[in-house]
Amino acid sequence: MTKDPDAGRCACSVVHEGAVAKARAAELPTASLLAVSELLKLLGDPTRLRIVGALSAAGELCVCDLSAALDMSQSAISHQLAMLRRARLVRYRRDGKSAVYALDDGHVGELLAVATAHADEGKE
Amino acid sequence: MTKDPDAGRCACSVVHEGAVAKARAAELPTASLLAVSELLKLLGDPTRLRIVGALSAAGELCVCDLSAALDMSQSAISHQLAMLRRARLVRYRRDGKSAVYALDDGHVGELLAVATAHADEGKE
DNA sequence: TGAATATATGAGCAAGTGTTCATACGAAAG
DNA sequence: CTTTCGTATGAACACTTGCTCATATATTCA
Repeated sequence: MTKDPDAGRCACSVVHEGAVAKARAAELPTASLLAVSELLKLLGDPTRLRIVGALSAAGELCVCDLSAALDMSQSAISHQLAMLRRARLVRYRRDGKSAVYALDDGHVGELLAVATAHADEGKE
Repeated sequence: MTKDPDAGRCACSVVHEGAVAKARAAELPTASLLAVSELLKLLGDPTRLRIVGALSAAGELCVCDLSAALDMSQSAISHQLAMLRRARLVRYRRDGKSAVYALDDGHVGELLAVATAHADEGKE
């Protein structure tokens, strides 16, 4: 036993046990926690947020459209779209040579609306 | 002119101009965009998400409580709390030797609820 | 005052992230 | 078939991030 499992944990003795128990009981299962945090992390990047916003406003856009609208390289857009696709936040469909993307459902827009309202409001 | 400003942008010619114009018009101002993405990024980390969840469930917790509830080092918790504090997502108050933290307002809980609903629902 | 406790914070490091560059893939046109 | 266009993707890179460790600050108690 070279490692103390409580190393650095909490050397204090005045823990509010009731509150801690309540917090522990309310914890999300790990899988849900990771799912939520990954969703928020994906939206917590300016480029991906702009992509989602553009799709929300325009409905459908091909990679080329997004590249033009955001003034970013096709490669950068495509990489980010791949992440959003893997997380099922966007869906896509091929139209000839183009790949046309759209938001997968309304939840993303709703989340965006709540977050924007918070950011616009509380902070001056 | 050693640099082409359109380098890598979009070599295609079939841009859907109407849709692109719509996307451009709907874009958030840069400051708002960054504020929203930073908010979401802060919540897009498992540790900070657990902290926010614990505070949401227990109301108020000191650093020591959080360290015990999440089974993480005091230093790690304190660092993350500093970030949440700078973003005004939590407020704190000193109570003797303890620093008692709580969520700053209801928006965070609301955001968390929407995100959790999305993550729990659509994806199996 | 001095010791002990609870928290804050700077430095350092391993791991992760977003972009560019080069290139491969897929569909349509010649 | 080959070429061209739109898109996808792997590698490499600078930059960021979340942790640990050590230490500083602040508050209470002897």
